[in-house]
Amino acid sequence: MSENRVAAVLLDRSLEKHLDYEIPSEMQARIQVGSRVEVFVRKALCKGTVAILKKASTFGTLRPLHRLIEEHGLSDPLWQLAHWMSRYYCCPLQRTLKCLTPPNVRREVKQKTRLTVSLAVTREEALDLCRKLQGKQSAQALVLEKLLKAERPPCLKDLEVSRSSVDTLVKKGAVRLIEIQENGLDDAEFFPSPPKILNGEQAACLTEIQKSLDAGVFQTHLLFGVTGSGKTEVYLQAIQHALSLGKSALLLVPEIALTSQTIERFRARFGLKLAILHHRKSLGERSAAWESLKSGEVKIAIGARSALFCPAKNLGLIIIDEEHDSSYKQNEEMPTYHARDVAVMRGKLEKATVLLGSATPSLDSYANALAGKYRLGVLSTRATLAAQPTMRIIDMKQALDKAGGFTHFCPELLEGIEERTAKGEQTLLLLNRRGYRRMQICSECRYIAKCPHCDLSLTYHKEPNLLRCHLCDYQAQLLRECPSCRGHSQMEFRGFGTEHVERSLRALFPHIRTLRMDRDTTRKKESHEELFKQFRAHKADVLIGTQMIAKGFHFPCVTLVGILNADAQLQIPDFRSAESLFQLIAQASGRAGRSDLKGEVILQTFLPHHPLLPLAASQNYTAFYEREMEERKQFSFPPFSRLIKIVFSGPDEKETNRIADAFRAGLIQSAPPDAEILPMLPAGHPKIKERYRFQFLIKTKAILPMADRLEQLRQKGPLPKNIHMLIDVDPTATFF
DNA sequence: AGCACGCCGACT
DNA sequence: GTCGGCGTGCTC
Repeated sequence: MSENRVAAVLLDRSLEKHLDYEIPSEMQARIQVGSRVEVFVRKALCKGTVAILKKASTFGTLRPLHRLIEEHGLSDPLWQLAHWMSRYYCCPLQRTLKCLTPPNVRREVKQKTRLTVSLAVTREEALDLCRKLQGKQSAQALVLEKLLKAERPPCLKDLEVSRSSVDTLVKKGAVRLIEIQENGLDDAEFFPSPPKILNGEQAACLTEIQKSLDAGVFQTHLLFGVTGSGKTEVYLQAIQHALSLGKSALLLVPEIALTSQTIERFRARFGLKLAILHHRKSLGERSAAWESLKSGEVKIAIGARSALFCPAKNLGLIIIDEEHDSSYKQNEEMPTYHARDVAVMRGKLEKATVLLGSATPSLDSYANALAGKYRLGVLSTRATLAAQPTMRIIDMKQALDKAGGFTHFCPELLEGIEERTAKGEQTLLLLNRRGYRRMQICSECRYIAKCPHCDLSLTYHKEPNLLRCHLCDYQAQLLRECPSCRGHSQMEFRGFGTEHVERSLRALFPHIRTLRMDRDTTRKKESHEELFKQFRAHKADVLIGTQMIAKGFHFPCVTLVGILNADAQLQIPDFRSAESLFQLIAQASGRAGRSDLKGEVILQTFLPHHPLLPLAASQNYTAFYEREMEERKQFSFPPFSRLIKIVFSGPDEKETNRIADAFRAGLIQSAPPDAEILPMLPAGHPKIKERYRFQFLIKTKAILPMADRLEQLRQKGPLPKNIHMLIDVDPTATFF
């Protein structure tokens, strides 16, 4: 067999084409597709991934590969996954690869090391020296003292002395500095928890999962379990089973749920054998975790969306917790992948078992389960025996009439809050808008204070007393008079946010302690977890926040949840808005009354007769599913069709629109006959950061043929430099 | 993405 | 005559 002398390399820079390089004979045997290499591009060195091996190049003289960084850069299944994603999500392979090769891999960061200090002499000699140093060189004496006391060599940092005194001792030959590689796994304390006894339903689900793990064939399971039904215990035992077969397991959780509380549960079962793939961690820690999975040293990985691409060795099980969660979808950047769907594909390529879990499965997944594509497992009873909370739908129009003016809270809710607080129980209040007031508007001419860079009204934030744009963070002073009609009229406020709710509640009940949680109060790294901890520790009676407080966390003392504007979701013109409202209410009900305390959910709405509300309130998933599927079928929305959203953006409105129209026209020419190309519209946010946005939807039977057409069209006519096109396959939001 | 190349205007 | 602005195009 003649050898491949040429490697086509995809660079880590934004160059979509691959470049050919000659393979030096000493690398010949080791280079393969997926290998990581370093090459010269003009004068500079650049890293990249080998995409193709071939005998010859059409290019003239080739430069040799400079260095082989890693023979097995991407495993075969991951390499195939990249190809599939590239095709399905219409994203150049080079860009897709970037997504699979995170910065910790691309940058070859030095693994974090820890310097530990240990004695280089016997204890007696050390003690002797210590006495001699006492007095004049007391810092050195202190170091020796601490070392003599320590059970094992402490970290340099933990000694809390200046580095120089340790250095002097090193020179004297009294102590040694030893570099220890940090493995990226926290060595936090944990309290072991043995496997729990499963109830009948849990055991039945686990048996099915174990069967597919044993068989070692690809199979997807949908675990439909109401909140509190013990899905996590099934995950834990499924992982245990995978480990017992020598396979590794990967657990994805929604971004917001990746907290120490979640991690502790897994650590309590599996000890320190976990790789936590956290975006917040340093590159060094992340690459250590990555390496430990690749070598097979660690067999369990936990992380958010991007952890899906971790190089777990001999992957047997992929779990997607809360599979309906929107944080699994990458929206703003290509590839616009959905981690749940890519997980299913990865499972197929790895011959692994995929487990999707949710209390409110996405319609798509449930439909797949009913169609037999996924195996359905149901957990219908709350393992904790807590009763389903009662739900009340309150007509806010009536409540406002009764109150004789504006209020955030219906009387039932106010009464509820007071009562719970008196009993030492807690309340959650949800409102999906942050800030104090939504906009400033002229009472006379209706002029609205808008962001100069975006097409959006400015939100008034009381905290720094500023107007702020929620799209680009532009800030401005409050308007004292209308700039349009010159002070003849007053500026008024419209709409309310979480800040206002908190103030109103404090005004009504000065004795009730409140906490607020939204993007504004969780700007800092750990503030998120910090606030949750405070609320759990009962430092407040009421937690006010946006969606984020409904997800994931459980607070044992919460017995009342108020959704202040339950129909807010329904006002967004999106085919998925009913689904997300149903999910929100389910999540909220899951927060209420988990232990032995009975919970209550109050839904405030201006649309009390909306047919969806009673369905959501009774948490009748099946009825909701059937109703919603009927609607989707009628308008041919997913899962009865597939969607692709194409968004164009550029600095000039007319030019962007023109280019977008031209692309759409070209697509109509060449689209498969079953595809329906919907009209061009300004995007839900028509202008963001000085860029105008236009979009249209494609409805099609199957993604791949359409994706292939799009790719051809894109290669035919490149867009002007300043106009961007984003292809969003299976968009979760069609309006924004 | 970088980086060279080139074309134009402003200044020593 | 030369420095530097940035728009354009190429990298094996």
